[in-house]
Amino acid sequence: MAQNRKHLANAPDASDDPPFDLPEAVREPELGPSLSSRALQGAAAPPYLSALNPEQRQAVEALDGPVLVLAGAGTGKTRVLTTRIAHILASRKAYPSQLLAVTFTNKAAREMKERVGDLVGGIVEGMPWLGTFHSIGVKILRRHAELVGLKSGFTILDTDDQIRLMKQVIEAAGLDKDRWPARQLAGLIDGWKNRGLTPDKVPAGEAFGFASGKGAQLYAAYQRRLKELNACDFGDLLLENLRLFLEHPDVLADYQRRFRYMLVDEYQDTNIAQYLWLKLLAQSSPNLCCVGDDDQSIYGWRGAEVDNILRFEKDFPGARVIRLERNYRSTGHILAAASGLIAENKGRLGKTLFTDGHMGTKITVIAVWDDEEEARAIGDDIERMQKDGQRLNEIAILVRASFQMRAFEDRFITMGLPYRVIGGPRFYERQEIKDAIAYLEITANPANDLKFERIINVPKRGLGDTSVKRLHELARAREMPLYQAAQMIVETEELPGKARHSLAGLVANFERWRGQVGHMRHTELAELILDESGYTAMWQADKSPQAQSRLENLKELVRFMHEFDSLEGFLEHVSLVMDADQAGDGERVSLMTLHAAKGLEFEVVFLPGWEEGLFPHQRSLDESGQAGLEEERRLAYVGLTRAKRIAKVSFAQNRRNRGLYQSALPSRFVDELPEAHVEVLEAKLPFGGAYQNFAGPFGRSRFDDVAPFEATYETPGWQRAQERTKTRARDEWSPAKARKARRPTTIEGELVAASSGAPAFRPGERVSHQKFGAGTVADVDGNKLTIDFDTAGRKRVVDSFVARG
DNA sequence: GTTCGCTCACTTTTT
DNA sequence: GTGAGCGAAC
Repeated sequence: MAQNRKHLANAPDASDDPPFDLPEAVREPELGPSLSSRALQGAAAPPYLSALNPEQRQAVEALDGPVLVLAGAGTGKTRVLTTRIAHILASRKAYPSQLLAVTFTNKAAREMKERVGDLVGGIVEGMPWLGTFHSIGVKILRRHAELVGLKSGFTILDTDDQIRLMKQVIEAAGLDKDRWPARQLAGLIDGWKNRGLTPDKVPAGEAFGFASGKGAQLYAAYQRRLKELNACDFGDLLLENLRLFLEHPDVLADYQRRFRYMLVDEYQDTNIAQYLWLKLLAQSSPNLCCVGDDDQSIYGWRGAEVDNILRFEKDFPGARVIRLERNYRSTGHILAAASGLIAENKGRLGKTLFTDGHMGTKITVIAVWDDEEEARAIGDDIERMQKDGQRLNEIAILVRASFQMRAFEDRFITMGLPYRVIGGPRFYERQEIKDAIAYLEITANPANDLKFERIINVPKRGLGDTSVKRLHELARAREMPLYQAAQMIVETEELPGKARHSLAGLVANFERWRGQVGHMRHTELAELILDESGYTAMWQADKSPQAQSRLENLKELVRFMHEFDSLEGFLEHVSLVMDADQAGDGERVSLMTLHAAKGLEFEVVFLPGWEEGLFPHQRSLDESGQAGLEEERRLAYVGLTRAKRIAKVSFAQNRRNRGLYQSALPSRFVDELPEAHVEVLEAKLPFGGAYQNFAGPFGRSRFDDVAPFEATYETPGWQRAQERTKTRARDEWSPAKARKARRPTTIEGELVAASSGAPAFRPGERVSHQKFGAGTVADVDGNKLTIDFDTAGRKRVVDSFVARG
């Protein structure tokens, strides 16, 4: 390795991007084998290669021509990608700047950068074309912006801005904005852009769905507005690239020559626009290597086209397909269960994972009464494992939909079990962060109308719709940005005195702040702006429970800005990278959606909520039929294959969904698991107080009259799940009887809880909780308290964890 | 212009 | 059951 590093360090200056339009002959890296590489050739394979298994090695060494690496879950996909990059560089096939490596997320790009860096040393700094589709798209677009009707400094709209702009477009077209919501139009346009469709290419039939056929016109109008604002939305970053390439073959040819080797991560997630983009670039010298797994394609609903990966061999004639099937992550039973399940899917390229490791324990399936009991059972399970030395960081609960998380959070809070939610609302998506960024953005770039509109009346400064409308009229008439219009309008009598005064104040503030750019540290300036604008004060005055954490977030934002050396640098980063690392310290159980879990792995994985309608989700079936079902099944596959050692599936017979308590059938996926690898568990008796709903202080519950389950639950999965419960009961099993039998336990549980000596609390009392600290009791419901915590916000907790004072 | 209260919807989510 | 968003009343 050390040898290798040295060798690479001697390569031509990595950061030296060959001038773009240099003739081919000059740019050609005339790198005869260096002394060290010749020495290496005489030796055995470089160490980075010998660490690979034969298939991985094949995937790394097949450098020329199109290659599809079908990398099953846990087969070392990232290792192959990074080693391949290292190999290309080490064998001097290309300069770092001639490698194109695309990922979907910034996180993946970052990881790849790091891992390549580990392999080859700092040379990766010279890989300017390693990034997300979008970041690379921006880079290209900024170089040739004029060719597609933009200026190089164009701004990138986030979703909020996009919706705001679309609202304006809809209203400008004289349409009722309530009847035709901007959100829906945004969805349509996004979909078209994902498919590489410009307004003129939108199929007539589809455009008809919106505003009685005006869909495509609105799309066109929206695009015009974007150009006027010198702005792009995310979809444009690729779409405009396509246009650039198609309308300017010379530009395309330059990039084709430049990118000698191309690598694509998660190819199964590419949409049509991305596919077209790759296809154009790969046209002349298709050293294109795509890595992916058709079985893990779970983003069809946002435009990903599984077909891209299924068709690879046809799209790129002569393509080699290399399968990575040796799994290094999971035990035999887990792999077999996952493989058995996914085998139900029709449209697959097909691969079978195997492991040299142990069979391990079978995956388990358990039926629980309802979502509350599910959370309770899993919570208890985790506590037990924790006692046996299982680290919480290695435990995850993967749910289909985020509303399922609440039951777990409630339960874990009550238990005092530390957890973290992954993939919740992102840092940059929070209101306070977006507002703050809007202030910073306008300071740097006053022409950003949408950002200006965002904060013109935040905090409230008496500039309502009417004033904003005036501003718009003026800006339109003079064809100038809103900000400039504001500067102008305050010199006139157009606005009522109060509004005029406060707008003048705002403009004066921005002018002063802008004067400070470059004279003051950008972090200090940010603090100054947040302060002087009254934005911080607004949240300080807010007495809602989240206000405190919003202020924390603002501080965090400023802290984060330290990593950049200028305001502009920070803003450029922010516009693309809607992604900040969640500070995740300490031992915690992870709670996330199945989608968020892709690419992660845990020792222990809980898979709750395997019920028809929830998983597979009804909506997915309704909207996409068989394809939807298969995607849901892939989601199940992704979930199972996250587990290294233990996977536990559960389903509830009743679930509180939208305020409604409804009975549910076990998911068909439960029955599709191969029996040989599954152990059906009984729900433990006594039910740990699970039936509070039935035997609270009010005796019989409304659920007592629900029809007997036997009538409804006849699937093999259900029967299997019930089998042992039946034997246990030594009597003919019936839900009613079972419930009756359990009732005393429950009552006991209630009694124990009620008589545990916990003092009754009253609303308004000051209390403290071991986990959340001090707070004020807002409401008392039996032994459950609702408390407004000073820092943690409003939570429901059990009184036994609460002390006075 | 702001605030309150009603209605509606509610899978998954990156850039 | 809950939160967001919008319209009507202050």
